[in-house]
Amino acid sequence: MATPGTREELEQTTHNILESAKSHCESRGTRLTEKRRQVLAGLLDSKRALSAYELTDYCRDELGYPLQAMSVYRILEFLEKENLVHRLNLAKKYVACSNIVCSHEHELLQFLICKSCFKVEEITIERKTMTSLNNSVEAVGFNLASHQLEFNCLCLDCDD
Amino acid sequence: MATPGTREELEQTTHNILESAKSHCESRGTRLTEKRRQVLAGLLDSKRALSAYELTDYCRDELGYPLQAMSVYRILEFLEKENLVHRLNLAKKYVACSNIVCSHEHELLQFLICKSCFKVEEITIERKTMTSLNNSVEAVGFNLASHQLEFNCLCLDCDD
DNA sequence: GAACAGGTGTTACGTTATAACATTAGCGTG
DNA sequence: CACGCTAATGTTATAACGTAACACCTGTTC
Repeated sequence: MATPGTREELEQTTHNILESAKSHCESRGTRLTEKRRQVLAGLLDSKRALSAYELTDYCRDELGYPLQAMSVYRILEFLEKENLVHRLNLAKKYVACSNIVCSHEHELLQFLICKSCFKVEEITIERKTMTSLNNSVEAVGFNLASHQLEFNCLCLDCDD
Repeated sequence: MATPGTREELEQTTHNILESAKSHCESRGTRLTEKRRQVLAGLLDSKRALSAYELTDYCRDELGYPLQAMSVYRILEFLEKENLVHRLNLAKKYVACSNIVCSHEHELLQFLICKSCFKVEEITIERKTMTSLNNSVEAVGFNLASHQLEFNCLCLDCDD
């Protein structure tokens, strides 16, 4: 995966993603309003998971006007339904989908969350690992309710 | 695993576990005080994961006197250090260790949590599954911070 | 019994999340 | 355009989860 070098390229990327997100919503008959767009932009810019309240801070500080927590929660709920954002239950934070407006199977995502800096990587574990896991679970009479697995990790930067 | 049949046998089991827990603490130079014992008994009796606040309710209703949330949190912290209780981050609840005062490696536990009734099963996934998972994680520059994995599940009773 | 450590009580507060209701914006139809 | 509908947002209050700080008490040791 090529990582963009300059700040300009980075912003271009964020901008492009937001455009894609917009058309994605339009094609589904929903609207990526200005506020929804800004919350998504906040998550994209931060490049890590943010809590709903951190996003209200972002709006106050970066956009110059307040967006109350209630609104942020509603917007995050919308973005999650649109598959533009993932809610991370372990960290109680939210992250922009790394492969936004993607066609891959969202139900098979695994998240690595750095518990120190909240950087997030999405990985796909091997199918046979998943199968093996499923078997262990079903053997004791349970079924996985979500295939979105979350792992508390430390990234190399934070793992001293 | 033989499941006890009558209520009497069940209580006997709980009683025995509490006795084991007491000697376990004594051998470590810590004290399983009456309140700590009662919180542990609450978790054992409920046979499912409870939140700290549910445990304060339990004390008020079952024991006839209040134990404030702050105290419950402190007691749970103690019990967790003694390996008598596990904290489930996904569910934000606590569960008595199924294999109390056990010698197995606590750092390799996996928890299946029914998201409906909060019944909990502890499983051990195959070593090669864990290895494979570890490899996927390290491949993207992360390290698992905890080998206590938690899976959102539905148990057979709740999975309609 | 003085000193100390561990345990508990009490109050306050921080963080995460949702309920309930009011208001506004956008959009189609007569 | 006016009307009415639905979606979106504003506003307030409160629930649920969790911790900080300090006071007090209790058991042990010297």
